[in-house]
Amino acid sequence: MGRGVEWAVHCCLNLVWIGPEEAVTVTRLAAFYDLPVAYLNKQIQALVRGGIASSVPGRRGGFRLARPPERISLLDIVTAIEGPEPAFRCAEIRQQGPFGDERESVTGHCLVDQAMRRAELAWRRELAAQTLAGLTEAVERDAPGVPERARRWFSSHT
Amino acid sequence: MGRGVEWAVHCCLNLVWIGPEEAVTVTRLAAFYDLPVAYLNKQIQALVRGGIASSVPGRRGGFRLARPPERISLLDIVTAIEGPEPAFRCAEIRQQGPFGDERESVTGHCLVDQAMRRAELAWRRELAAQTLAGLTEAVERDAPGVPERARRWFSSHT
DNA sequence: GGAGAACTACTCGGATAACCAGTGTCCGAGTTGTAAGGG
DNA sequence: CCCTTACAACTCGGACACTGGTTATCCGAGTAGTTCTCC
Repeated sequence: MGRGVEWAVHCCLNLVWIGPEEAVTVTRLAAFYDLPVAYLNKQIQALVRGGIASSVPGRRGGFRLARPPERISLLDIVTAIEGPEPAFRCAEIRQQGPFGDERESVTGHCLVDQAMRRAELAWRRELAAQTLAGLTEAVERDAPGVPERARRWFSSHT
Repeated sequence: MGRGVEWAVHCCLNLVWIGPEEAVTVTRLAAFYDLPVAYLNKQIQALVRGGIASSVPGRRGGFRLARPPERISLLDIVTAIEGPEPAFRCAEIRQQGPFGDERESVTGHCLVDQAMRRAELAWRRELAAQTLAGLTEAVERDAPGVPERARRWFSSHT
């Protein structure tokens, strides 16, 4: 899995703390985590394409969350960054080879693929259960001062 | 995810049907699915390293299952092929940057990483629940004639 | 002094290279079946 | 006829190229703030 997922999630957390009124530039987000600016921009553009964030062009532009954090799940972020296609893609090798015709009826779906899809569905379900609001809550419970300090850092380094 | 996983699972299914008495060469397995021989050999070598299959060198050598199919899960195969490290690897970017020191206490684990691990654990649990014996049973229920015909194909094309 | 227009600085956005893991291929080490040769 | 021994064929096993995707970078399009000029 690409590391852009980690970047996107952490950036989304900060976007939640800052609030949807103010747009945050990629430059500041990258400086906050010491990440390559242009590449982080590319990842957040993927979030925009996925409908998670919205971009504001122009002089005092930047990014903000397009939806309230209660309606943004980790699955949404992962899907926006990594793409919608599943990790395991069945190539239907059971139909290849000299024996392919007589094998498990071509009409039915590949059972191996079904098992893999079942597992990946469980993974996706678990990710969908975790929402951004829940995650920020957990962080506030675990380290109470962090959100306020992060907010101040972003507002100070204008 | 690499496609070697699909190859390995299907080959393991055939190894179950053939039985542990006879060793099957990579050449025949590759011919059965029309796959590149040497590369499939590499993948099955990974299975051997994982303790799932055992190799028999020499003239009438080949591969066989090292354990009964009841004790081989899909997770074992995936882990042997793809490696034990999780798909999402936390780079601890929360500790990077100028604000890193004051952030979520470094002592505690990253909550984002915890959420990702939780999801991946669910995926792994689902894969561990599916065993090779169960899968072969399902295939026999879905397409009863296949195992016997496959066995005959492998014994005929010596 | 106020309004308007041109300018500039800063932003996103997509097009463009560099690097690395997965993919594919090749040849050597090793073992076993086989057959020839001698007793 | 049987045992020993050398041979040869076939197997796995790891070392060597290639390729697509992730990673990283750069420059152009566009917008808002700012300032200068004219009325």
